[in-house]
Amino acid sequence: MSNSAPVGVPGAGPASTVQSVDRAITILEVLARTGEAGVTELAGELGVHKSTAFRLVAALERRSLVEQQHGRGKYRLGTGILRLAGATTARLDLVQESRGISRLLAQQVGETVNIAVLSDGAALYMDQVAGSSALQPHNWVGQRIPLHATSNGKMLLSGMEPSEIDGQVGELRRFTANTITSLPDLARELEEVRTRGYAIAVDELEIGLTAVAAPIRNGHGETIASMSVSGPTFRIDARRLPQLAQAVMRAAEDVSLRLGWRGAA
Amino acid sequence: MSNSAPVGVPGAGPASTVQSVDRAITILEVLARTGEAGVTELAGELGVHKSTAFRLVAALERRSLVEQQHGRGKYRLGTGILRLAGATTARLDLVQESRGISRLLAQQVGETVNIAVLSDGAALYMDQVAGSSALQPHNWVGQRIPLHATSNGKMLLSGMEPSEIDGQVGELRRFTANTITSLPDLARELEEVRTRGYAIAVDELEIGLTAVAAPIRNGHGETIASMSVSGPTFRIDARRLPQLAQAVMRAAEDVSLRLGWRGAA
DNA sequence: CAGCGGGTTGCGTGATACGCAACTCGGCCC
DNA sequence: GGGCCGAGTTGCGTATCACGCAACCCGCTG
Repeated sequence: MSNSAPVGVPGAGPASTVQSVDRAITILEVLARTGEAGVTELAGELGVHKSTAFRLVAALERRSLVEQQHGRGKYRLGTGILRLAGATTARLDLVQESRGISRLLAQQVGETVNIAVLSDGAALYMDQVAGSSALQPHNWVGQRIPLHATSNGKMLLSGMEPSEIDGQVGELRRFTANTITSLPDLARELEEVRTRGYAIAVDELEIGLTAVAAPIRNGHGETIASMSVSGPTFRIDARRLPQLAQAVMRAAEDVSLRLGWRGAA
Repeated sequence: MSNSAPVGVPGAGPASTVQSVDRAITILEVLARTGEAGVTELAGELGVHKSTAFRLVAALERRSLVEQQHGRGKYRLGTGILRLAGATTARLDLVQESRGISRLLAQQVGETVNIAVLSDGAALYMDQVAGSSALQPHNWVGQRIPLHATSNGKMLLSGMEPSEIDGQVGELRRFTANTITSLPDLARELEEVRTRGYAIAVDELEIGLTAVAAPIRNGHGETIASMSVSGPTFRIDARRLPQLAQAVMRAAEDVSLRLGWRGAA
């Protein structure tokens, strides 16, 4: 609705692709964004004829990547997506290796633990372990969260070249009074993250939400993911923060070691 | 490797699709199955030229549905899949409505709770809530499990026409001495499930694993999903089973009510 | 250093996916 | 109740686009 650009991938050039595949993927992403859509609506979104959109959707439906409501009607994402996603995480070393450690950490500190990676200008949750059974965070694996307003996001950004950062974050949207909204401020913050070894976000995405994140590195020493502990600000105060940071850093390092990281260079 | 059929979807006819989209999806499924594969390998799998496979993979990569290992090399499923999956579950009424109820049930009985739907001849886990923090089930959302050897699977099968069942289950693979491997036996078992209102599987998929499942229905009274409680057989004995069954049935009915089900016809 | 195996790219052609238009079907308004 | 409208679906002919070919690049191995 608010979106206007109808086709193509944002950053990349208009270079060669397989047109119909690209369109099919666009359909999937539109459905991910809107929840459900009809053939005509989809055709409008990608600027093709109804029949073309229909055939694409039909191809996707045949493999159950999308489903139509009840015989006739609108389409939504289907179970095939979940099958693929299951295979994705099952195969991903990162999730495999981190799961047990995350669970221990969550139990130890009693807060929610998340693992996130960079994905097209956002932090993408790969795994989540709930802490105290009390209130459950509404976020879930697969959700994308802004880079500049979260501890995970800042952690991931801190591993990149300053020149790249600009392109990744886009507009620095304000969520709360504490959100960092200027590029120089962000650069300064990231510098601090680098020297300190962990990232913090207090009331920056949401009032009352605090998080601490530490880097997960692969065998080459690159920061490939971020592990965070998050919870209500009233429970994670200034006194407790440093000790949480230590715990997350230790846990993240454990994961890094399992991924082939040999320790600080 | 063991697979031979190179193209197409098993059940459906060879009718019209968008060829390149279909091939692209096949690539995703091959990657889901094998974990990773190179261009040449993929080309072999779907019987096309290297360059064709490459272009398809490139199209998928541009949208991060697949990623290549490190610049050069093999391909695996990418984060884009997870993004889509996140949107899928976030939008699915079923998961939305069931989550809280599952959690309560898990807490109440201290065992793991699963929600599964039918997806191309297998039960597909849509959601999972761990019970006692002790041993964690290794399965995960997105995993596919056989229909004839699980409580969820039998529950889902029991909602179908007998004529359809044959096509869904395929070969009745044996997992343990208790696995049902003949079609007549299965039919008998399903009949029992229907009259009893819940399904059981004791040591049928794995020795030491017991589960009980109840139906989740939509507004039209169709069984669209199954909710199960599962745990080690030594903890779920013959005495405890009936009371667990009652608990699952009540929980599943709660979910059904939220989905518009008006109670038994 | 040469050979090999795998990924990548330019090119011409024919299969194929596209747009068009007609059809079906359900819902709504009159 | 009938006719209109809008949305999904299908057959057809054609221009496009995706395919196969072959050459190329590159890292690895012997």
